[in-house]
Amino acid sequence: MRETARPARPKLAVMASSDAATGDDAPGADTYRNKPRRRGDELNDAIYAATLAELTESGYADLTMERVAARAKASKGSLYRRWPSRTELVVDAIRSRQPEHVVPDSGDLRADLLTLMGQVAASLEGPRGEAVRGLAVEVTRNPELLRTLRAEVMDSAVPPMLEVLRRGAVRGVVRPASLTPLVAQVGPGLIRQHFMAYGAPIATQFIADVVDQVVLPLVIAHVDGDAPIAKAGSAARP
Amino acid sequence: MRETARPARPKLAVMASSDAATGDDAPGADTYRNKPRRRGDELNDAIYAATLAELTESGYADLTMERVAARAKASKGSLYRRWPSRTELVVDAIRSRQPEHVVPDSGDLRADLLTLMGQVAASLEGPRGEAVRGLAVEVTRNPELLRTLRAEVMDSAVPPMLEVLRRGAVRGVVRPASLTPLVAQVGPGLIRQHFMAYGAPIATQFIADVVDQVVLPLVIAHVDGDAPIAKAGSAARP
DNA sequence: TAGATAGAGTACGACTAGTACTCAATTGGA
DNA sequence: TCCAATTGAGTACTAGTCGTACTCTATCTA
Repeated sequence: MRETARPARPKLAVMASSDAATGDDAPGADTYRNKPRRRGDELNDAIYAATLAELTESGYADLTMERVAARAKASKGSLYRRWPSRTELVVDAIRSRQPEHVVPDSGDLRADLLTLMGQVAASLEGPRGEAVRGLAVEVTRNPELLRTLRAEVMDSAVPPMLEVLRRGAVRGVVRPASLTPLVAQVGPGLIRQHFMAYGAPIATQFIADVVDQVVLPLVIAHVDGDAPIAKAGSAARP
Repeated sequence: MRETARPARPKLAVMASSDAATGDDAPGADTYRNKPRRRGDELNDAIYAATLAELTESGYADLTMERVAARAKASKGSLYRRWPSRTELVVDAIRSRQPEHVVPDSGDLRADLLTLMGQVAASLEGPRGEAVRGLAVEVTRNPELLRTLRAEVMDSAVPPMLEVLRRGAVRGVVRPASLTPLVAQVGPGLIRQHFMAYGAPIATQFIADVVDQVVLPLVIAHVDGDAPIAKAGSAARP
């Protein structure tokens, strides 16, 4: 985006007719501009709130800067002074309300996995999920966004997941070989797939199925040894 | 709709005043309209080809009906007579070039899984992947599309996957309990996640990791009930 | 061969993206 | 305390797309 800067041609006085409009409605004092104005964080928050509301109501595809501005009772200029485009605005709006993943530690692997997968599912419901859907399409135009999205959405569940698995490994119920980022992505990935394919909300039964049919069978320690498999060349068997 | 107005600079001269041009270059007969016209399938194919080319070149976000029409040397009217919107056009264009999943049957589970996951990865490269990305954003406005996308993209890999697993189960290397649609989605889901997060092409090493770290450990049969079996159904064969 | 169908080209109204400019209200520094 | 700089609100403008409609004509069909 934003390449041909096209340095302004010789512009002359363009605004001609605004005098008449402002002149006739208020003879003396308070026109529409006389209200106290929001600034800084207050205005920022109002814009974020409007953005998220638009996401929720209309979805990313129908979210326009004009409508966000109108809803926030701000001007387009104020939006463009802060964000170069819709994409960045939405990213920041989402980030401003980012739900933290809290690593559960109940001592019960299955319960912890259910909790964590539930958090992943919850994070996709509401405006955040809409944004994820919508921003996917922008990625082609904006490779930088791909990195952001990856960090914010895909990778954010990995450390908590690995921590849960690590604690399970310490207790001996998780096989250590499963402590890899890829394995940690399996559960969250299935949740996200399901969201993409079926939308929100994500049924708790589905979350339970993911845990019981996939994640647990994949990571659980087996009686005689570590990995359930001796694949090609790997397996330095202790 | 209103995915409008990209700051796109590739201006296509649509509204040229062609009267002058046609008026002076041809006094009597053949104007610009005199060329033979394509119809039916021939025109359809040209439009599909133009759509896929636009997808590949510019991505879904920058794909406009005007550009597709120009590229196909067709008129917007011809496009709108066939498809009510960009969404349907792209869906049909993708469908017209749908790669069939071929169920591999080498007798070697790991090899078959690698082949099948490779097919899933391949299907996301090129215009099809672009379309999947782009259509995700339309889903909110068009719930019908969600069902289509699910069938075309998500579910299409499940039957071949189940078939590969079923054959493995017959050979005794796959535990029968893993023959569920959810388990069958794990591998393809990870591939799609990776595509969404990293784009195309998808490294063969990643595909191998999915198979070796996730799919095989998940489905492989264990000695007694749940205990791991000694070997996978792969590497032992010459 | 005449009528029906459909493609090409064009025009148009409605809408949004961004930019730019005016004017007023805060803010912050001297 | 006062004034200059900053910034929000409102507006206008250009460029570009959407979707529809209308004309003209090539091709198909009865």
